Amino acid sequence: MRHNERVRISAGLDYALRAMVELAAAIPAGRPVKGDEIAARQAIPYRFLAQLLAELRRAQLVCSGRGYAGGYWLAVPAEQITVADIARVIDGPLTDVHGMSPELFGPPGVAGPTRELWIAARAALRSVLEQVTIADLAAGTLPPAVAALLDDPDAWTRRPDPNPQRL
Amino acid sequence: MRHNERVRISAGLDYALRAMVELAAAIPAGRPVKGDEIAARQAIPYRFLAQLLAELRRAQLVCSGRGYAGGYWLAVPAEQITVADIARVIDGPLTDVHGMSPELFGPPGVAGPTRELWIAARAALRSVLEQVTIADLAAGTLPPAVAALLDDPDAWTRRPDPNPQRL
DNA sequence: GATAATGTTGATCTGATTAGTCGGGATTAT
DNA sequence: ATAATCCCGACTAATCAGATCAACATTATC
Repeated sequence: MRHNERVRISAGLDYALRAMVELAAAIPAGRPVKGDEIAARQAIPYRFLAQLLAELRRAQLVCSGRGYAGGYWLAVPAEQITVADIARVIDGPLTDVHGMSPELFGPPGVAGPTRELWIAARAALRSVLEQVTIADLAAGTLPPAVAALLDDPDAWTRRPDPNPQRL
Repeated sequence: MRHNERVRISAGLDYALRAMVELAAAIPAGRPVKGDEIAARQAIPYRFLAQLLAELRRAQLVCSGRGYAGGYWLAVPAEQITVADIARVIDGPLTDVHGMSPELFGPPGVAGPTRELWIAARAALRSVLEQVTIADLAAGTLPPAVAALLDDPDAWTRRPDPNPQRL
């Protein structure tokens, strides 16, 4: 039972999000940016990135053009694309409890309220990921409600690992 | 790129948490509860559960006794054990970004602010998992700040899957 | 029209992780 | 003694994450 973190940002989501921020920040706005260029600027393996961008295209978040003047650009204004949108395309639903959607999860007996717990956890995560847009990220300014979470210095500290096996 | 959810509650964490709630709800309080009994009441594979409880014991969250009158009981009052405590023992740190702790994560160039995003996401999740104790769950009443998240009916609805591959 | 730059698709690969299972040993109340 | 219980480490099967590759389709420019 090692190393199975809860908020797990996969390499795919990390790459896809950073690529989208590159597109949102392209100058002039809306210019097609080559996969190559994104990969180089963000240090992402090119082939892997191309796969991710293809998924984003099928989900209508980006457009692409082939050939000499090809590249990728946003299909929708950057203000309308949230981190949650990208996460759901790349990795599926934000939350699952042991392979199930939390609503469908019915823990027996006295453990019943764990269901509400996971729904609350999902709501908390949504309150960040559905509020932050790639326009916010490209501009470097998070929405006030999200930025407020960062005011507490405690948010920036790591917790110790309580598991003696992993020390 | 299928099915790699963000808030991913592993079977192990689900089982471990439900087992802890059983211990918190044991009557009379503090009585040793047999692994067998927990497994039956919560429909958990016994051998797997025993593994999880052994990890919780090594992390000093439960105690155990062998033999005829053996079983498991909480090492600490239920009000002092949070969901985050259990999650960290079973699955490690709450958050990782692509194999890294968010503080150590340094996305290049214009994607820099994605780092603050993930720290905010972690803070949001902590605000739930570090506040809810197994005493809360056993009693069926979540702390006010967490329960407030459940007031919005939107928290209870599932979002559609935007990925046409997975439909 | 040839060419070179680009995106598209599907297949494949490797190592890790998940969710278990199993056997045998140690401990303890009756 | 003995039966009930926990303890420990090894084992496994299926899946997944994270790429990588070859071959093909499209397009702007010369």
